Amino acid sequence: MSNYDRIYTTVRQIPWGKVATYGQIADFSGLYGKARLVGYALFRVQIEDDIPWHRVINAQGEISYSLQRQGGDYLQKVLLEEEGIEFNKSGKIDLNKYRWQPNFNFLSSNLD
DNA sequence: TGCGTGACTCGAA
DNA sequence: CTTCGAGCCACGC
Repeated sequence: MSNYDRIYTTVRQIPWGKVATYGQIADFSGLYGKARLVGYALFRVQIEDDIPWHRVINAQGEISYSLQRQGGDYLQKVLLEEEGIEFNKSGKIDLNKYRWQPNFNFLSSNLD
């Protein structure tokens, strides 16, 4: 199983209405300290891949904007708002309120 | 085979 | 608050 496969598997566990940071995904995928890989992996995700990529945001509680995303970053904000997630004046999400907390069963099976 | 290119994070100054 | 360095994968040409 490649690192990217592990990342995708973890991202698919994020429930509706919750978000996770790149660092969290890396940690839960057995890739501690490699948050950057998560960004690299999500860059390659396609709509038909059935991966809730929009639920992954950066550690500051913001969407990572980039010219390379061709508007996909804006779509991310729309999708999150459709799940009831709120953005404050600075465009930030309250991680204390929306951060995903994976359960023990998932972690132990995913980090085997 | 080598090189360029990407959705990151954290601590230190 | 801002900037900087280090960490260091996968893919296409």
